[in-house]
Formats: sequence, C-alpha cells, structure tokens
Amino acid sequence: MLDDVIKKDTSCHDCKDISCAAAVLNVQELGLVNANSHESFLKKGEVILHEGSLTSHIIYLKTGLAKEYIKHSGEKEQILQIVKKHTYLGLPSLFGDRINHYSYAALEDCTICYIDISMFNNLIKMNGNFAYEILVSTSRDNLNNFNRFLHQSQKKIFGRVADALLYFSRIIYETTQFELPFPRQEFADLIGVSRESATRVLIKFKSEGIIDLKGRSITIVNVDLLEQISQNG
Amino acid sequence: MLDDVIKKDTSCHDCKDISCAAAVLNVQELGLVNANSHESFLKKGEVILHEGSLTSHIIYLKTGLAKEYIKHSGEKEQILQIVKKHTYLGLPSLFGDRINHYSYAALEDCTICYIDISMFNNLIKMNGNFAYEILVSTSRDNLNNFNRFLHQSQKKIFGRVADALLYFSRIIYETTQFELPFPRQEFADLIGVSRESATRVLIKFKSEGIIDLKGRSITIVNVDLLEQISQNG
DNA sequence: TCCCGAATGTGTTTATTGTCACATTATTAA
DNA sequence: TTAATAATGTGACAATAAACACATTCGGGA
Repeated sequence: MLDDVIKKDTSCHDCKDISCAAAVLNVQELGLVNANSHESFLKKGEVILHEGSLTSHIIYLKTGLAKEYIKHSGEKEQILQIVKKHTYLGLPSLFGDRINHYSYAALEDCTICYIDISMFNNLIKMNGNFAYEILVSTSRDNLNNFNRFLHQSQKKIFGRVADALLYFSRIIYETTQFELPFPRQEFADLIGVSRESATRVLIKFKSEGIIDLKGRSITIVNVDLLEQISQNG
Repeated sequence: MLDDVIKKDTSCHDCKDISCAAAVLNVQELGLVNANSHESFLKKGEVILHEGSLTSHIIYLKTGLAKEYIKHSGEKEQILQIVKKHTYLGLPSLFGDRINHYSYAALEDCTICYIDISMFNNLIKMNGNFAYEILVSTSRDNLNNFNRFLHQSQKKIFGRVADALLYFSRIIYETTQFELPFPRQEFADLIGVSRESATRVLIKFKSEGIIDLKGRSITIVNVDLLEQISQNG
C-alpha cells in the first residue's frame, strides 16, 4: 500500500478539495502543510485505516466515499457512519490516546492525503483560529454521530430503516434518488439489525409505495411518511 | 436559580478544583477567567442545564456528581454518562451549534462555575496550548462515551448490567464498594433496559454471589466473573 | 407509632427481532 | 455461454426483553 503514496502533483495552495479548517491558514502555513503531506489513491473496497493501529499521520479524505466501522468480536461489523469527501478521518481518536479506534474502508475510489501529525499539532498550537475550526468540526461530527446513534437505539426496526434512508437521501447524496454504496448486509450493519430484517422492511416500504426499490437503487417517493415513521420509532 | 449565582469567594488562582486545561493558563489569563466567572451551588436533584437551551455560559462542575441525559419523546429518560467533578459540561455542544444537546442534573450537592463564553473562546484562540488541552479532553470524553455506547448496543442485558457495575466501580467511585447515586429506574435508564429487567439481573448477580446487594449499596465480590460477563455480551 | 407514597421485587404475557434453513436471483470469471 | 459464487428474499421458529399487573418493602413525616 505504501507504494501508492506519491508526492502530490498539485500543491495545497490551489487544491480544490481543501478542508474548511485549512482555509483559515495563511500562505506560509499552507506551505508547511504542502511540504509535509502526500497524496494516495485507493480503489473501492480497500481499507484505509485499521482500528487499533497507531496514529502516524492525519488522513484527509480528499475525494470519494468511505465507511467508518468497527468489528465486534472479530465477526459482526458495525458501521458508524458514511464519510463524505473533505473530511479528516479519525480526528477524535488522534487527540485521545493516539490509537485509531475505528476502521475506514473505501466505498468508492478515493483520494486521500497523509499529513504529518506533529506538523498538524504545531499548526493547532500556533494558529488558534485553525484550532478553533478543528474543534468546531470534530465537535459537530461527534455530536451528529452520537445523536444519530442515541435516537437509533430507541427505535424499532421500521424507524431505523426510515432513518437510514433519510440519512442517505439528505446527508450523503442530497437527492431522493440514489444508489446504495454497499450490499444489504452492510446496510443492516449501519442500522444495527440483521440482514434479513432489513431486507424485509425495505420490501415492506416498497410494497406500501413509500420508496421505489430495485437492487441497490432507491427512490424515496413519500418523504413525509418516511419522516413520520422515523419519528414514531 | 439565578439568585444562587454569587461572586466566588475564592479566586481561580488558588482554586483547588481547577481544570487540567486551565492549569496551562498563565497568571494574566487566569485573571481573565477569574473576572469573568461566577460560582453557584446546587442541591441534589436540581437541574443544572436543560437540553435545547442556548449556551450562554460554559459550565464547569467544580465539586459533586451529575448525570448527563436526554429525554426521548418527553417520557423515557436516557442517561448518557455520570459526570464527575472537574469537568466542563456540554463542551461538545458548545462548539457545534451553540445549543445544549443534553441535560444535566445534580446527583449530589454540586458546586459549579459559570464562565463567560466569549472570554472562553478568546482564550482558545489566544492560547494554542489551552485549545489543545480542550481538544484532548473533549475528544477523550467523546471517545469514551461513544465506545461505551457502541459496546453496550451489542450486548444483551446481562452484559449491560455487568458493564454498568464495572463503570461505577472503576470510573466513578474507584472502589469495589459503593452506593448507587439513584434509584433502580435511573440505573435502568443508564443501560437502556426496563427497570424490571435491571432489577432481575441485579438480583440474579446477587444470588450467584457475584455482587453483594442491599438497597442501593453494592459490593463487587467477583470482578473477574463480572468482567467475563461484560465481555461475552 | 402509624400512614402514605415512592421504590423495589416478581410472575405472566406479548411483541419484536434474530437465527436458521433454504429458494431465488444477480454477477463474475473461465 | 455456462458454471460458480455472491447477494438477496422468504418462511418457520426461538430467544429476548418489554409491558403489565400486582405484591412487598422502605422511608419520611404527622
């Protein structure tokens, strides 16, 4: 995998996929980032980062889609969230104990940047505005995830499936017609139910005209009803 | 409640309950904190902070014990964590959208400090080391909670009760003999099961000699077994 | 001391969802 | 094109824990 690591052909200064936080850096600081980072490409399905590994670099998802997940007792997989481009991976872990607590794998072909960790830390300590931006983005991210999770845990299976569909529609793809990036099993892993149950509910939703379903392609027909189902648990 | 807010009789400079983050501040910065904060006392049971309220001040739990919780559909209460002294309440919310996402209530008599929010933000932007400390502590806190939650969601009721007992023993009270700070209902709310089920499991554990149980007083007799039950789900 | 309400314990019933076993349908590679 | 494999759908059954209904105990005034 290390062979994939190459010097970026574009500099950070004119990167179209720069993070919100990095946008507050000045030219000199950005030069530092540029000199201490590398770009890499990953194919769909490849693992980006393994839980348990020591944090050696900050990883920034420049383009593509990934899943954040953990394995329970080496078997059952739990997907924590779908990560969109322009996101740092594993930041919360970074500032905790320096061990990555979650794994990440590419759901689409991805471009990622490895950023030197001590340089990143220096930036935080040097530039309070940068620190603040990082704080805001990790906080928001955490809050969103935790909330999604909290509410999920109170819901029955219909509510959970409805939630997941709205999640994809609103947060991930921002359209009512989309293609699930993974098989049913992983859809089930995202909402914490069995594959069979998830399947059954999807089919029920289809038969009731709430969604249109063909393989992995989904169209949300009745958002209001879905919203209601999500609310009522 | 605002009547309780009084000027601190001790200054922040010689506060014995100062936070880890504030420990990196210099005398001048500490003076700023001192000039922009107030102390308040709360009795057991009183609400410190309501979910949904706008963040007007940072709240620091100087002494005492509190619970962090949310209400689901105005009815069921879910306790997210027990908060020990020397902790900022609701920091993750602060940097997100300025709305408190969780409620806090005193489980014991508490002393809290209200700290002016804009001054706090300025400190972060002025002092990178302070920002870094805040980042570390919020990250660690988040990670711990999230992890506890993730693992809980995979466990059956026996594992959950075992978890909670170990949580109190190791994290909260740091001894094998302790007094639950709340009734069975709230113990159940913490682990996300019904009161009846929680009761039953506690009694089962007692009958099997794993714990000693008398009202709210609990002694952990067989830590290893409890650990095993927690592991095996 | 007694009374009252809250907290706790207990048996039974019921709803929900996971598991198992297998049929069917896609997808991929030879 | 076909064989092999993965993904998906479906029915029957079992396990788990919630809900309900009520008995018992506890704790703090009057």
